[in-house]
Amino acid sequence: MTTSSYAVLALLDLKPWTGYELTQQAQRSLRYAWPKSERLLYSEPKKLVGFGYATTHKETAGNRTRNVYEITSEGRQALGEWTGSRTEAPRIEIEALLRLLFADHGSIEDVRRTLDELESDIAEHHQAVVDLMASYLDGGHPFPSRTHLSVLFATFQVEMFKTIEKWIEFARHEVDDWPDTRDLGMTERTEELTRLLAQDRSTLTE
Amino acid sequence: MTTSSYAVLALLDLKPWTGYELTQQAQRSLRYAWPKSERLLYSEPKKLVGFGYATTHKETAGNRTRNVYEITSEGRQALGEWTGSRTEAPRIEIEALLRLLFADHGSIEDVRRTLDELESDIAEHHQAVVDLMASYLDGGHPFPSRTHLSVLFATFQVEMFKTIEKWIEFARHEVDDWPDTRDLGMTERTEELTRLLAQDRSTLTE
DNA sequence: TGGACACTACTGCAAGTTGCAGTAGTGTCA
DNA sequence: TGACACTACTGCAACTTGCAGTAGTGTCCA
Repeated sequence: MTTSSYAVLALLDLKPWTGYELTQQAQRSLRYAWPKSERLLYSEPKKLVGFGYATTHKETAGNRTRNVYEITSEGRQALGEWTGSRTEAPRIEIEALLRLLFADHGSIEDVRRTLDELESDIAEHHQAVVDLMASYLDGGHPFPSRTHLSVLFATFQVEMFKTIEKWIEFARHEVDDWPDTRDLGMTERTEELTRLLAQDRSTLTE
Repeated sequence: MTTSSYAVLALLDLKPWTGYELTQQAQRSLRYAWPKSERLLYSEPKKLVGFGYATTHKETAGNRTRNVYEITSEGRQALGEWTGSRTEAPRIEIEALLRLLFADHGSIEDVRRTLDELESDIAEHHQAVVDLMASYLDGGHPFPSRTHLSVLFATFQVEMFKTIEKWIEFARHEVDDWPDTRDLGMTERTEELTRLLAQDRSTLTE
């Protein structure tokens, strides 16, 4: 049982789903906490059936069949055991930052493009969360009794996105003062920033 | 050529490294932008040699040999082409948030423990960056002409860590007002938060 | 002085994960 | 009635991780 298996099991704990529904639901709701590919999300419920944590049956509609998965009592028990294990450390992959870190074999323009691309990726995610919250106000939550959890989670996402957006603005201003991407080194400004960071002070709030 | 290959190639562009040095250096410096396993980092330079982007030779010290890798001019050219491709979208994996989202099959105590574990993981990373900045002030950067890039990258990390730490404090206070993890739903407080989020307003700054 | 232990320096392998291509039925709009 | 988007998957190659295993080196303590 991997963390991804438990994630799917937790979804099955809410209600029975078809394979397709699971992939769509998991990608929508877990995208910012536990992003997984459609392919994997089709495989996980099958694994759960193998463990005895879910049952499956086929439903037919016309000439098409689909697999419906349902959690078992063993599955509910397994979910309880998940809670006991140590949480994995966060893992953050941002290719834009990797490119920034090695920006000295490209141009200032490349850096600006990378920042623009990061900004548009973040804006898309940010907007999606805001829209989701509007939909909760409007039509309610698909599982109303769980609204408080979704909303607390959403506060995390919005704070993160806002921070990243603020940082992008900050980075643009810094880069504006660079004559080039390379060989700048420890300028006065960089020393100032380094000093702030070494004192664990924020660099954005001036 | 994967992004990980380019990451290693970018390191080789700085100077020749042994396999072991590459694994250590990549894990230290890329940990928060492009976290990769030691195992992979041992394999990547071999792949680069296969592409003609690096050369390798063995050095011996006593009874022990180690592989030294050096970038080729084809490798430098390949690095330039990397810049042209679209940046991948950020990917954020935080198991603690997944657990929070499904906190309703556990206790309030479980939620608090999850928040504590997230906090201590973040604190560790946060401290590492602050220490690194202190070391730049103290002994300088291993590649002095690249200090400005490392420091700009560090500003990102510190802002992120501060935001997460603030959110953890916020989440603790919210959870303190919960009588239980489940069936809370759209309380007055949750509606207030949802409204703020739907208007894209921050929830932390009250 | 010799044994434990941490660090250097890797490799092999199984298992987890992704992206893409492929297959096929259904609904809608022009 | 044909195109096109959506539903509903599966197979497979390639990427990635974690763990176990191998082996030399340096240091400290008893």
